[in-house]
Amino acid sequence: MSVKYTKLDSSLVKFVTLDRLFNGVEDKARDFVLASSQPVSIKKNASVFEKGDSSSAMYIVQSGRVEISLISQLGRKIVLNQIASGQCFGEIGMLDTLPRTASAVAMENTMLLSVSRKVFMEAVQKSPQLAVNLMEVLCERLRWVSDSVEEYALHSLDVRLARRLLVIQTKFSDGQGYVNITQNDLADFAGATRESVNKLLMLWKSEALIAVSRGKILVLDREKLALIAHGEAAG
Amino acid sequence: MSVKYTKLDSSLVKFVTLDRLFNGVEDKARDFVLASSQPVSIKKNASVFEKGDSSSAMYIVQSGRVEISLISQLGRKIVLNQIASGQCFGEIGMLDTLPRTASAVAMENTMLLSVSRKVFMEAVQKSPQLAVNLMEVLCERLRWVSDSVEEYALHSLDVRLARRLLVIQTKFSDGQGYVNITQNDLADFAGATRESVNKLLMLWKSEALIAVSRGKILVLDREKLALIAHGEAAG
DNA sequence: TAGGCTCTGTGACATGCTTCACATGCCCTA
DNA sequence: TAGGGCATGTGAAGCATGTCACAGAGCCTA
Repeated sequence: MSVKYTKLDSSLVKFVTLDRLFNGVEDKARDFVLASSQPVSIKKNASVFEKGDSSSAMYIVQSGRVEISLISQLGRKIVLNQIASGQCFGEIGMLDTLPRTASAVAMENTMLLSVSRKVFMEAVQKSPQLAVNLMEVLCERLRWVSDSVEEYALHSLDVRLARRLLVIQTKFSDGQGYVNITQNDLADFAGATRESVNKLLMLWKSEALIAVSRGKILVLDREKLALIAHGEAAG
Repeated sequence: MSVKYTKLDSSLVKFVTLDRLFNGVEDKARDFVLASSQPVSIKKNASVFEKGDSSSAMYIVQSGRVEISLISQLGRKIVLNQIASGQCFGEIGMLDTLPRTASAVAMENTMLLSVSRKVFMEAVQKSPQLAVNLMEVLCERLRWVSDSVEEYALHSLDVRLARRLLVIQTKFSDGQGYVNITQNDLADFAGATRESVNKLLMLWKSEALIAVSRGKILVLDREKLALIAHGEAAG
């Protein structure tokens, strides 16, 4: 509910990376969606939508980064996912029009393309392949979330943290392999407190698996970290 | 891989409850799917598929009950979902043909209808609405699994257990409201040990929220249980 | 360059759940 | 109808994390 939408020059639409969604889809359906959708600008730390909001659109990230998270009554937050440029989010609400299952916040100044339910459904009638493609996105999402359940229910913090470090390095590291993230945000992502995360990071630093500096982490030994991530860590 | 399929008289197909999947779908597409899919019989405690198996079909439950679960290296099991008659499962593997994300085991003697990827995709070309309907199923699944993440990451055992009791009573109770489930299975469903679950059940029994007997649980006070389930429990 | 912020490092203590160990009770079937 | 095997009930002890309380360190900007 705290969104400030800003209309932008629609020429920006051309930058959108939609390969996956429009793979094998007839041009007329693709053009219809692009022509009927609206560019949206979100400032860093601004909310796109919040859990419980009513929903009728999905978003495609043109540039920037969006965090999908849940917050408990007591203010504890866990980050479900981080959406990189070229990916979409909010499909669930668009498809079933039920309240949002999670909140979305821009982690940087971000450009989105908003695709409404109405537009999407019309496009599906023009090209069923579009529905098949979105189903594949939903499947990927389901696999990711199922993995999260497994991690939270069956694995301890060292496994979760190792996995998160590997994921965010793959997805968001800069040229030198550094990941820009505070230990606080990393803790939210791994579903733990900053203190617990810090103690594990110090342990791994002492074993030369990672390097740590203010707001940054560098993975030095992906292999050993992957062993921990698979739950096969020795002492 | 431990499946024993048994071909059955295809007249059984008529009993399948497929309202949701075929809602608004042209008859020709519906008939095509039903005529091209195979009835399958699974004995109690037999596996339909296991996590990691290759996959190319989804299943619709005609009668019986199927448990979807994850098992850790150390043998700890958590139950993700229980599929009742009329519902489907295994759609993810059918759609993306990647390895199964979880295992499926029949909890009773169960009749399934197996719908292959090939058949489904052909039917979608005949009727795009079929894809839209399956997307709604996927959305429901995603909402369920997202809720699970929230529960495991943010809520303690009393909340999870209360929610599970309410769900299984709604979905599977007999005429008198009793749910047939052992405390062991309930523990797997709530993601905890039998001992922890037993201690909570004894507490709630002493407060007259539930009644307990061997292999059965009866919910006496849904309202108070719902309060606990919402995390608003007082001492 | 001083002051105030956020981020980091770390110990003491609390706690929720698991693990282990064992007793009891119900059901089935030999 | 006796005996074996599940299912249930319960306490003691252990352990992973959370909670709390601070101290120091980098960064920004007045």
